[in-house]
Amino acid sequence: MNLADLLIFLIKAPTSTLSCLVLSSFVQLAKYQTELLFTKLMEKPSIQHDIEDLYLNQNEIVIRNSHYHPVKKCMENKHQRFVTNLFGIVKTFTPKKQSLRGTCDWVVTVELWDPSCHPNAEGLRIHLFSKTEYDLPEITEEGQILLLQHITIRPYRDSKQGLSKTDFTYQLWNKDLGNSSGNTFRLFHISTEEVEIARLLSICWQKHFESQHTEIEIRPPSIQTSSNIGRELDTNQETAVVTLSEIRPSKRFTFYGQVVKTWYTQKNFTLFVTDFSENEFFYPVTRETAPHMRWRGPQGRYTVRCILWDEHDYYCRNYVQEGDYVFIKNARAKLDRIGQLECVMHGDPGQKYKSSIEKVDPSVPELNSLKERKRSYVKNQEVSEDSGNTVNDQVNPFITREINYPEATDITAHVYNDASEIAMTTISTILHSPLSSITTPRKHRLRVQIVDFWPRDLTKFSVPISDSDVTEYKWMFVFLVRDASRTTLPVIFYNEDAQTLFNTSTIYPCNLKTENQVLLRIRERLFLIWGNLEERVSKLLSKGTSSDQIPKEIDETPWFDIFVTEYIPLSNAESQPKSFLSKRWRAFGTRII
DNA sequence: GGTTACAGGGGTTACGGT
Repeated sequence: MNLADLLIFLIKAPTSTLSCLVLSSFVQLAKYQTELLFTKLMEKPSIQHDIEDLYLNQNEIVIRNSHYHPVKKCMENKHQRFVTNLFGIVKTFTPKKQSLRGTCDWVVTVELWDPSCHPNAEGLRIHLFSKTEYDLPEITEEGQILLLQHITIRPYRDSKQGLSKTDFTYQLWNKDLGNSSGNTFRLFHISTEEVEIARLLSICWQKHFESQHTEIEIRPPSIQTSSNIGRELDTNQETAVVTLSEIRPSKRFTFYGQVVKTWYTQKNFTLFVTDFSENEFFYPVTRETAPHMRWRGPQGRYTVRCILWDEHDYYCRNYVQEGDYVFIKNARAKLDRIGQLECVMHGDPGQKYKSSIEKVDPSVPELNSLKERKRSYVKNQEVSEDSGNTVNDQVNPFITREINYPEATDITAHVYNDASEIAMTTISTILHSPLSSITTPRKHRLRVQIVDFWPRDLTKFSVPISDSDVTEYKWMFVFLVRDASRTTLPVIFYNEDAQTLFNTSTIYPCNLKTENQVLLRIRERLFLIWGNLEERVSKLLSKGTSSDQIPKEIDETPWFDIFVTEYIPLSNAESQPKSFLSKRWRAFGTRII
């Protein structure tokens, strides 16, 4: 990245009807339900809780001899296909339209929710087909209550779907419980029982989706940064972090892992990921099963193949290498054609599945258990050396490679960092974070050396800002810093950032071409954090070394910690497409002493 | 009984090492 460009940017700088109906149905239920549940329901003081319990705990709900399956039971039912009735609430829907192919029926698709579902979880998607549009329910808004009779439940992709039978019937209520259905042969004739259940469902819906309390509960997860990934207590199955030993086909999983092998094609990118836990569904890579494979571990059922498409492909192809640790969210686990478990990450621009991959620092505490299993694995390999293979032969070198930060005792620059709990990270990690993770500014701590600076002329570190009468000077310069990940980052010092760095009133922004004493003090000050960098760079430039060929590996340059804020400039973020190049880093809270 | 509608959406066999 061109330092001058950066500076320019900166300048722009539950039962049936409850009451008496409830009681009569309770008696019915008690005939075949457990005594425990009956007691529990009767103890509930709130009628709303009763219907929630009913939906949550019963396999079927019986209303006037019609059997209704709770949505969750439909999703979990092991039968390949069955026909049922459903009574729930429209969570989302697509307006009715005529199919373009097949028998060109009219169709309306609804996502049906009921109290058996977690508010965050998806409902059951049901397609209602009919020869004419007038025989389909007039669904106009989310939250309408829908009763459906004669719906086939069958597997679809990783879940289940509902398809209307040709003789399906329905009843539809508005949110205010007014009846919204027209006159059609499909209308299911209701009585007071169904009306009462509809009322209770409506109360549940309001409680979960329309009250202020649950807006907090159902809001989407906040954007995660590298420092808070996976740390929050998460009871939602969809985003719970698991070990790879726990993953099973036909579900989505979130996990940490280490990349032990990559493979690319024109169409996709594949990661082979392990967290050193064993999974019986994984392919057992060993010398016996794969005698010719140049596979150096881990040996056995420890590694899952993750096939990445679209944005996941793009990100990993460019930024993830063998040996890196990754945090993989909501990967879809499935069996491949020969029955081995694999994960697939398809593009998800609408973020429906909230799937993502992000590199993580090797030092984050979330990796501790993985590393413990890794130590144990390596130890076991040492014990079984009788096969004649050496440990090095059996253990993938990428598994053992880690980034070693210079110890705090290696810090040689005279610098003080303002007291602040900011996690240490590497430049490589922050440069390779997906853009989506920095829609809000992030703060990082880096352990670095300064390897270059701009402008090269120190007298230009302070620049005049022309106002009408008065000429005011401001600090404006950039350090190129480098860390243990062998990556460089331009860090901007603007105005008070620089004043904080100099940490003395005897250095102030002014015309440094004339204020020689101030310039001298700057040189003395900077010597404390970059040694003789200016002298060395000047010498190289005078010898004709081109500006972009200044060596970036200078052992004697001091090490120190620096705080940076990572952000996307507002003007840039709003007016132009975001790209990795639109990120900026500004120093703060770092003082020379 | 399950094309229409879903979408998305797509890749070979434990190597190949691009």
